[in-house]
Amino acid sequence: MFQSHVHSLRPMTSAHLAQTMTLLSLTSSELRQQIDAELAQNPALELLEERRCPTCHRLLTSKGPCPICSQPQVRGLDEPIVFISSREDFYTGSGMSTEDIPEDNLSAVTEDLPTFVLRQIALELSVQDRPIAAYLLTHLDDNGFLTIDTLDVARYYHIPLERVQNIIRMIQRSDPVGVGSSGPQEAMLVQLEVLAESRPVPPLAEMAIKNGLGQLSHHQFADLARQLKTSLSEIREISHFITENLNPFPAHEHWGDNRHPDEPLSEVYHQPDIIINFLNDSPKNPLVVEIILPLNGTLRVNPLFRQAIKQVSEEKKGDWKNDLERASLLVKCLQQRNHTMRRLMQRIVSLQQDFIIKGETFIKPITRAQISKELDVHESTISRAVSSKIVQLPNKRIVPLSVFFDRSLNIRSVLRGIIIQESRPLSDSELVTLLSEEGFKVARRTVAKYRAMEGILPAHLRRSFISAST
DNA sequence: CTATGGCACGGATT
DNA sequence: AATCCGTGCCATAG
Repeated sequence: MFQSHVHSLRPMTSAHLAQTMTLLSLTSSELRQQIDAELAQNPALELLEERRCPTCHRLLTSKGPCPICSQPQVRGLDEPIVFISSREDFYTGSGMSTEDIPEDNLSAVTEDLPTFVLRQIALELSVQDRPIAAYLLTHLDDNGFLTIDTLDVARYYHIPLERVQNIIRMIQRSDPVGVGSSGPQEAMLVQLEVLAESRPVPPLAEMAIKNGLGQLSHHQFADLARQLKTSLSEIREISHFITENLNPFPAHEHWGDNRHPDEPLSEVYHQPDIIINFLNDSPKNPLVVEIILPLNGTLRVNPLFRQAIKQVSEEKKGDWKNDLERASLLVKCLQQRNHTMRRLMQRIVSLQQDFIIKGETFIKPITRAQISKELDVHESTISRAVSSKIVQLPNKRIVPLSVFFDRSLNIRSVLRGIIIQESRPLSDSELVTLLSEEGFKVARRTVAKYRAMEGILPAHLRRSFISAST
């Protein structure tokens, strides 16, 4: 076993406890937002952009999972491997690289572009504006551009044009930055604007895009330089900057053509927080549990800040100390969260291995309370950790983490099996006896409920299936 | 009369 | 304390 040394208690303030709790209940993407926000406003916090493999602690150079751990030597055979990982392909932030789409992200992209965008902005939008945003988002083409006229939308909803434009503006500034624009030019202008908030951009870039997009794409630099009254080298720089940082087709970043065609439309879940898989997808290998952590690097308290605080003037010292406190608190809590999540998954996966590998029929009825006793934490801790988390199973199904605690899933699964097999439509009470023969004692009324859950019609409306066996 | 769905209650779970 | 789940009773449809 590994990492059990952390179990020894470290001092816990009440603030510590409280924040650990809230962090625990956050999903990966929410966590990222939280961290980003703190990172932006707290100078004491520092993100080392390096990527280390969380298991073997080796410095990673390329994207994707650790090359060493991905091809691991045999390690704890029955015990699943649980580790924390950062998935850049999930959380590319506002990065706009046009190339390197990781090859294994087909399982990651389970949300379509409109949903993905809407989720980001839904909270900022007023309730009345949400349907409008949704409407707009359903009219995106493959490039991520709007295919309808904003004026039409305004007329359709009987609202001022300005309001529609505001919504569009919000859409444009969310994740695939520039999505919802009318074309490449507008998209790039938005991207430029967003980029300018975090780093310096060439002063003439805006002009170049506005007036000389044609020349730029045809590499007629001299022509453009004359038009903008600037030097050729300046234009070269701008051109380089643009190709490097802007993407004329926002939707191509990760959504392009490789959608998931087979995924049933029944339930739309979001990007998983946890991925369970066999090594190399081969069922002979041990299970790997990957807990997604949306950071490309290590989060820590900036040591320089720690140094500098000693020399800062008295009146500012309070603020600085406060920042320092917050920063180290966050880091600690994050560690705590990771630790808890890892132990939780470790336990769940070893308890429910049959379910994960062989299917729903083999799920064991376990409760959160039971796990909390085994891990020696409070029930609510497990509750928070489980709720609103989403897991991807080896069979590529995306389900809530709470299915591991579904008491009736196995019975429902058996029930489904019976109904599919037997040729004559069976009444609920007949099903009760059949189920009891299988070892499940449930009331007739309950069977009806399970049927409903599985979307199976009542007996008299059911046409018997053609079955092979009598 | 049989088969089902609705409502609501009590115990378990969160 | 709030919520979920299995179940019993009753009304209704066939």
